[in-house]
Amino acid sequence: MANTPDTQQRILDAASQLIHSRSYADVGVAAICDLAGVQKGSFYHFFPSKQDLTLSVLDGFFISMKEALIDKAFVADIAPLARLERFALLTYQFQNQLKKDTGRVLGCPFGNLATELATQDEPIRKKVDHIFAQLQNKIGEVVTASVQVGEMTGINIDATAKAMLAYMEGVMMLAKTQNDPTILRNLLPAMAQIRISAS
Amino acid sequence: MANTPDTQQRILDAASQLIHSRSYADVGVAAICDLAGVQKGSFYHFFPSKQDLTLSVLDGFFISMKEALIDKAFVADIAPLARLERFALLTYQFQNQLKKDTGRVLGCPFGNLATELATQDEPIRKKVDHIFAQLQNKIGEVVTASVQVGEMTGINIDATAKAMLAYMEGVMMLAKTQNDPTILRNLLPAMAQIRISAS
DNA sequence: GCTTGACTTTACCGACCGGTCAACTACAAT
DNA sequence: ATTGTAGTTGACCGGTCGGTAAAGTCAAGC
Repeated sequence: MANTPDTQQRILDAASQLIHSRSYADVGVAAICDLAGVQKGSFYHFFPSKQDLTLSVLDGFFISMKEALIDKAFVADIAPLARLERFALLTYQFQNQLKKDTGRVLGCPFGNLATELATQDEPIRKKVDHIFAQLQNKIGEVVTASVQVGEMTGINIDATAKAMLAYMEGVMMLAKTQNDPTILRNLLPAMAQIRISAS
Repeated sequence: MANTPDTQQRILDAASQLIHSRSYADVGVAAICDLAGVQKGSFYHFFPSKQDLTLSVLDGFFISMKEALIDKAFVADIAPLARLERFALLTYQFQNQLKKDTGRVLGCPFGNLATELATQDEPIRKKVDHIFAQLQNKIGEVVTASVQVGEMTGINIDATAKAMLAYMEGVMMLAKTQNDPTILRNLLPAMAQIRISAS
């Protein structure tokens, strides 16, 4: 295989792409190996199982998302609510690019895997749950800042952050179902307007 | 098989239960036949394919949802916004009962199938898309009524209804991921507060 | 130059997948 | 009594699934 520049990473990249654009169950180990240009034996040299690979894939997705969306949107030099709107815009642009590349709105990789496997694969469910908690926490920091500058008042910060995350996931799901990225452009910015009042 | 009280319906019931609690890919025809107490040949006497069965299952889910939630919540003798809150409460109670029965928050059967199959199975994607459109329409009628009685002003009715639907689906997804129905109780009522302002 | 061990290749495993088929049963119409 | 037909049965199909294992390659360390 020529020089084999990091076989493990090629497997991870191939799996990320295939699982995001199809589903966990529909993507077999053989298909991942084909795309990565690797034999099945090599696959199992690096990953003990398809499930374990998927856990690593989820880690990679989170790192990518943090770099491409969170770190670029949640910056201190704009107002908190504007950060959420910027996050919405970047998310739209990201999914729009995916649609141009693959012909499909692929939706959120975390939501996709959670929906498919939450009732069947406990390790994957836990991993996605943990990622959602981190996402909610990042949003919560922005909401907290928003309360501090007086943009929001009388809200339950944790519940509001969770509701914003839920709204984002729901909009992604509708956009995927309709295969229409403009839904993201039109609806996602409203996540900055969601509020759950303090109990 | 004794008197075989409507084999076709038993297949539909078994498939509905299994697909909702697991996933499309994870539930095989053999498992459906086992639960229904039917041989595989009988299955294919009534349904040309697993895909076709699933389309019928989706129809059944929509009828059930309409009877159990929509028709019970969207009644004219309470204020429009209160109808949405009632819808949220009934949805919580429904999922809470499912959790008691199965040990799991199963989420929305439409959202589950859309997320799993939207990029892979066009007939199923279209069917779910159509069901979402009907759901959005039902919500839109309530939003329209809400505007007419002056509860909401200056909003984009279609976009608001779609945002409410998205929020509901997102909250269901989070509740499924955390396997915690109280998320539905705490967050779902806020769907009545979502607004997308007129452009 | 030999050993070691990470990495790769290839053939293979049993289980299960969705789907097919020919034979059979039960019953209604003739 | 015979035929037509809806429904049912259970064996069977080729293909694919995730995963295993034995053999081989190759470069670094001694």
